[in-house]
Amino acid sequence: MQHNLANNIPEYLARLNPEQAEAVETTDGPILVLAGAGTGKTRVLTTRIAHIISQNLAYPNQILSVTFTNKASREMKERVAGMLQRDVSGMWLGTFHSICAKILRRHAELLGFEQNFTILDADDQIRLLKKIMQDLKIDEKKWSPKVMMSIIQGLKDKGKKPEKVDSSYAGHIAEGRLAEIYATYQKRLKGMNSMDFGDLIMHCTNLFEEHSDVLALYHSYFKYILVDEYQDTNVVQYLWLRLLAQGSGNICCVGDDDQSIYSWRGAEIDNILRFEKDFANATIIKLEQNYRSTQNILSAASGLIAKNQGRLGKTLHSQGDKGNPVKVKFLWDGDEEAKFVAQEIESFNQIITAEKHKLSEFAVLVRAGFQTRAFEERFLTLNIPYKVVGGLRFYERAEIRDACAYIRVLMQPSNDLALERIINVPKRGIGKSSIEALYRNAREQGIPFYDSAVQMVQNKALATKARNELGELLGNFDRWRRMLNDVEHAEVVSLMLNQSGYIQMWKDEVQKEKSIEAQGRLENIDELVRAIGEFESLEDFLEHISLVMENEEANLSGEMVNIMTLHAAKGLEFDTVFLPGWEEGLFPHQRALDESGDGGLEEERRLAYVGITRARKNLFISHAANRRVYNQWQTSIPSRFLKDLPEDNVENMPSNLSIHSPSAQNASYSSYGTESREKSPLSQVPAGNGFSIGERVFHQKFGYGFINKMSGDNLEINFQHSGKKTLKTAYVEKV
DNA sequence: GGGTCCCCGTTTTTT
DNA sequence: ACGGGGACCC
Repeated sequence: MQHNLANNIPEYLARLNPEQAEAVETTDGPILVLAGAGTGKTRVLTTRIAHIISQNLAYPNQILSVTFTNKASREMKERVAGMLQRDVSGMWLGTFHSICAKILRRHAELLGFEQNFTILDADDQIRLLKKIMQDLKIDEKKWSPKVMMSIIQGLKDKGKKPEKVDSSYAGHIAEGRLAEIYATYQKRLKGMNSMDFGDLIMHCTNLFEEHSDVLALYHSYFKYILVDEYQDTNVVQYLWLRLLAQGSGNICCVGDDDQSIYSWRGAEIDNILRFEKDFANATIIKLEQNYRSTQNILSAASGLIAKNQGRLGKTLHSQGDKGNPVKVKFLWDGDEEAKFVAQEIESFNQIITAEKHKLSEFAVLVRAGFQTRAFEERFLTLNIPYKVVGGLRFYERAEIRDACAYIRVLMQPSNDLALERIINVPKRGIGKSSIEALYRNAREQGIPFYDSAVQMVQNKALATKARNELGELLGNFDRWRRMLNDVEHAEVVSLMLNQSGYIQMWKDEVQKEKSIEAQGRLENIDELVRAIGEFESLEDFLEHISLVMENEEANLSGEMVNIMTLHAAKGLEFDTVFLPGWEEGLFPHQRALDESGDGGLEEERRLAYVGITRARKNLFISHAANRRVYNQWQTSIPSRFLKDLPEDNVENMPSNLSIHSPSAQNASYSSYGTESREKSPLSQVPAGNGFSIGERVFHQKFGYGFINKMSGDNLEINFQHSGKKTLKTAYVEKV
């Protein structure tokens, strides 16, 4: 970018505000940058890296830069490379997990692992733990493997190895056998040469603690350490960072205590609150100049978050207009709420014509996943393109996990879980009893599941059908493995999935008319094979999917309204944001209150703060009087967070729920509570009555339109998306 | 090994 | 209400 690196005031610094510049130029010692929403956090981080490199303070490979998500690290890499116009691939830039994995592979033998250890995903973890609990005869009803797994995960997040599990804490869990279960789980993982995600950080921290020479090596590597989203770090990540920072002492953490919303998965807000105590002589810099939102939106956010006790405290300033007030709307129920949001989106593009409002600049941010349904239905009826961001990720889909399991068995035959997953997929007549026998044999001989299978086929120790089928499968795997020597690896995968009968299994599903999903699954598999072709080798590919694989198809970005959870929205911004469901019990969520008390309430409030600060120009907050929860109607009261919003920045929109004259469709809703209600308000409009030419109306299928002609109870309507139709008045509602 | 019935859980989610 | 998973039976 700048042409003269020797220049004392490089161009990139001139483009920062004083606080940002200070955060970039304070290169030495511990520094905490408290970066409020929209204050240019990423710009500071990337500029800081560029500064360090361009001032020759360090080579790229002497910088460690840690993020939480692959997306964040990818973006940072791109931006730094763009700023410097030079190769920065030598930088240690990645997620906590990928960097720990990289370090662990170099020193695996010191911890009793092999260099090519595999990384278990959440599903495999639970399956393994479940098996262990069965072996140990733990009552699965009382102590579900899922719950036990999250307890173990919690211990790992704190850096606690099994031998450090405090018996006073563990005493009441699983009949006092938590430490035993945990220890067995760790032993089994090591036996499989596997680690789970929590292990990556914990083992790496242990490596540093137990091998001072290794730690010294990394001290000599890392002159500068940068950490993004510091408020999201957990205890073991903090310990890991502290060990590394003992080297140069140059650690820069960027974060926002007000956006800490992940305590439930181990994030420790205390890390950021305590920074000054943890790192002596720390510099603290607050970034409070917001470049994103209008003053009304910022004031609303500031007023709300000020109600929290546990915070470092900062106030965002806008340099822009006051903007529109935050609009609050009260509605009858969730469907009405969806209707309201859709209507607002449509009117933005119809009534206001001066400015083009891109659909991708609208976002609906919900507290819980089930809320998306009402919006999807409404957008579908109105033909408003939308996408639900962050649904099932690509690699979590059954067919992708199956295909990956095949590849794992091919490459890592000792991966017991992978073989177990696909041994009878498609159905080969190798059922529960055969699998149990194979496991028993494996355990007795102390050999992997795969070797046990080879042995039992040879010994003719299984039922004939199972033996023949298993023999064929194992023979096939041998053949596919040999094929790798002279056939392109993606091609081998394709052949394997075909010859194993896996592809045929889904094709059969397509035939059976269960096809809607099956066809998609086949397409996903094609996509996977294509993606595999882009990797150097299958080893590379497996490492990638363990650590990084994301939903590639999310790239098909078009002009669509975004629907997502508040959590998924962190870090994003939109012109217009809708925050529905601000009702007690839903937001703040009852479970957060029940499980975490005041702390839980404060985290919910931070979540509200995150939601509000996503909006650049327009913010709509809504709440409904009635909501269906587990298919039961509940009346709800407005969220306490609404009262936290400063009155001056808020406008209450007129509500047709006022005391008198409920609108036509609300009339039939007069009975509250549990009674089943009309699915749609179709029949609630009096026939042949009350319509007039030019009136805007709504139809369940065709959406919004205007009345062209009327005769009797027939209406000719010009629909916005579906053209002219003639319909009976009974099927049309007023809007 | 596969079909059927019952019971549980149903906030947020990255790696 | 509803889906997934386990128990139970053939």
